[in-house]
Amino acid sequence: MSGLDLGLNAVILAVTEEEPRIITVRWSGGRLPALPYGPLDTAEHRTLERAVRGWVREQAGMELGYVEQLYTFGDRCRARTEVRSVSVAYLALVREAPLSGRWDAQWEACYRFFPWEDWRCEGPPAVVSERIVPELRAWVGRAATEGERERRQERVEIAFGLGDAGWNVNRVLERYELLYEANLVPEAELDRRKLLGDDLDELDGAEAGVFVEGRAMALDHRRMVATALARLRGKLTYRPLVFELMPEVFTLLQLQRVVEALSGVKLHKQNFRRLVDRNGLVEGTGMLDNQTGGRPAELFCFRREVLRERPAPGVGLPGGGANRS
Amino acid sequence: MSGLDLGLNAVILAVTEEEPRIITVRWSGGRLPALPYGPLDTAEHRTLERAVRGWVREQAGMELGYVEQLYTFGDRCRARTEVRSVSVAYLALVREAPLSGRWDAQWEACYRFFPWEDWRCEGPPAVVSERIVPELRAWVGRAATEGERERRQERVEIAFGLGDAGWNVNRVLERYELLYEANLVPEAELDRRKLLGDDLDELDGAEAGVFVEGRAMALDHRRMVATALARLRGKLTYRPLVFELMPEVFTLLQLQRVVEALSGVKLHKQNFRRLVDRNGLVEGTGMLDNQTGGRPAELFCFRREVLRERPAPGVGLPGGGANRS
DNA sequence: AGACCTTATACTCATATAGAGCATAGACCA
DNA sequence: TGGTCTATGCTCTATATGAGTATAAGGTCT
Repeated sequence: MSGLDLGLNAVILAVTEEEPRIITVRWSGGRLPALPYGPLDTAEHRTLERAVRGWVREQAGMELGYVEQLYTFGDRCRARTEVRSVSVAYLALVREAPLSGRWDAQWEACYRFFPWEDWRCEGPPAVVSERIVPELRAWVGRAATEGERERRQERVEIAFGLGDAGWNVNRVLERYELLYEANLVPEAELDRRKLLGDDLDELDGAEAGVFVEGRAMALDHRRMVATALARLRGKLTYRPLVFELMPEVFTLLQLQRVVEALSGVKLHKQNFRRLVDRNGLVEGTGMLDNQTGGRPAELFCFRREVLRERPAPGVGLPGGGANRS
Repeated sequence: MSGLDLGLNAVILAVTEEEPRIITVRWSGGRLPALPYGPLDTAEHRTLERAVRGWVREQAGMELGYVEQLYTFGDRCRARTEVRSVSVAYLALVREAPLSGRWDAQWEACYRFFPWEDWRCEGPPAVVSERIVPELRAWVGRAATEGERERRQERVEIAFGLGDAGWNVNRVLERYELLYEANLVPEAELDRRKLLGDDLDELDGAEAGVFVEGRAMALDHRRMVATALARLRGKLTYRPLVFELMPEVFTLLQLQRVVEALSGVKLHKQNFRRLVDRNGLVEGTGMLDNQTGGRPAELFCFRREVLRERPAPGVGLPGGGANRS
């Protein structure tokens, strides 16, 4: 072994003002936003999850609610030195709170990093149809062999929904990885040259390739966020995860807006209510919210018993759950 | 840091004679069957997945097909020394082949480790209704506080389908973890005492608690297999994973038997054929198999184009996909 | 007050899908 | 020739989904 470094990253996510946001920190090694990072304190923490909760508590004074392990990243290219760097990424869902503590941290809207994932304004975002699809088609065309061309073509069609299947909200990671392989995100070039974010300006030359819209992050952190978003969108339909992001009580429209924010697509209001109602996900509190701008809406809360009643309680996305990760 | 050891484990799975089987090895540290283990060779392998493929190739002369990362296990209790032991577990799907190479390895039927997961013989297996449920109810009763009792009760009902939701084939991991916490599997006791499998006999006394049927594995390897089975069952419904386990051509009944073997439940034959047919998962080859014992069956093969056509092509389980992980 | 905006909520209808079962087809065997 | 097997086609019903219409209940503006 030429050395190994094992750490933990956290994608801490909240939804405020109808936008999914994550906590980013300024990373010592570069200008690019990064994910919070902490060590695995082998002596202190009994489990990896406790380690994450521990250093988030210490560094940010923040108590995490729902936490789940996402994936372990250990590609050699993620390291900038000879030491092999392996990181276990975690997803945490919280209700947004002001950031304090010793962190130089801030909340940033998820879709600044993934503008192509936000389809809430009817139809494909411009970046998909005008930039990504043409660039990827060109990349398909650049394949060296016929077989490789075929494989690239299939991947592009599946990931960006060009076939009959249409846009699948859950394929966040596949889309990012495709852009990475096609050299359409700066991280691809930085990795290849073992550069840090500070050197990003150097890349603006023509030889470095063109990059599609969407902010880069340090190392493979954008891949981690893509993994998180994919997991979250996938689980939304069969686990009552949304409620981790909601206040105690909420109106059905508020709930819908959060689901839309996460999945990146608009939902049919009446059907959404029918679904959460019929599945017994929520129960009315009798209280009314008259800050809605129209007829006052009833305030609901999560109905915990649904867990025993239904095998897979979730909020359902268009595609009728066919939108699987 | 008091020392860290990072390794890779593989759950290598095949289905033969209608039984899911995994490769187990004799582990130096004890009598208990273990999962194949290999190091992350930091110098040689570019990615963790390549490392797994690499040492499986070297040690077993076996080329892995489908490989995916499962989970990273790093609980302190998994280590038997002061060194923190972290392992990234991978799932690999193969068509069973005779084992060669330097391994003292063998194929073992999955359900020997998880007898409660095999519901193919109509209704709950005896071990569930006669052993597990009563023991877990007792464990619920032993809770120290009312709140804890409530939580335990809810978990048991959800995991073993005692509520309205019924048996959910995907909750393999939750079930194993419950048995572990309730001290109904030997691993719980071994971990607590930092013992190896060789010391298992010592535990047969009354004080160690009773253990339900199902063979133990070394360290947390049974937990890894549970994770693998849960992931596999979950993905079956929305990814054409089964075909990784099938020969080039197969009859629809063969396909159904493999799905049943993996999910642990019987399927309705006509509906199963309708599903794979209507979803375009397979296409007929025109060839016939007349070894079926009745009318000859057409031989089918996987229809790759389905990936472009459908957002989530899979084989569907009872519960209509409500059987989500 | 009444027109008109907003959002909330109740229904309707067509279509797709899932669960269950019936019926016929085509092989082999006694 | 009849029995037994598996394969395969078809029906019927309950439920879920996608999309739209209609009504209710607040506010604001004139």
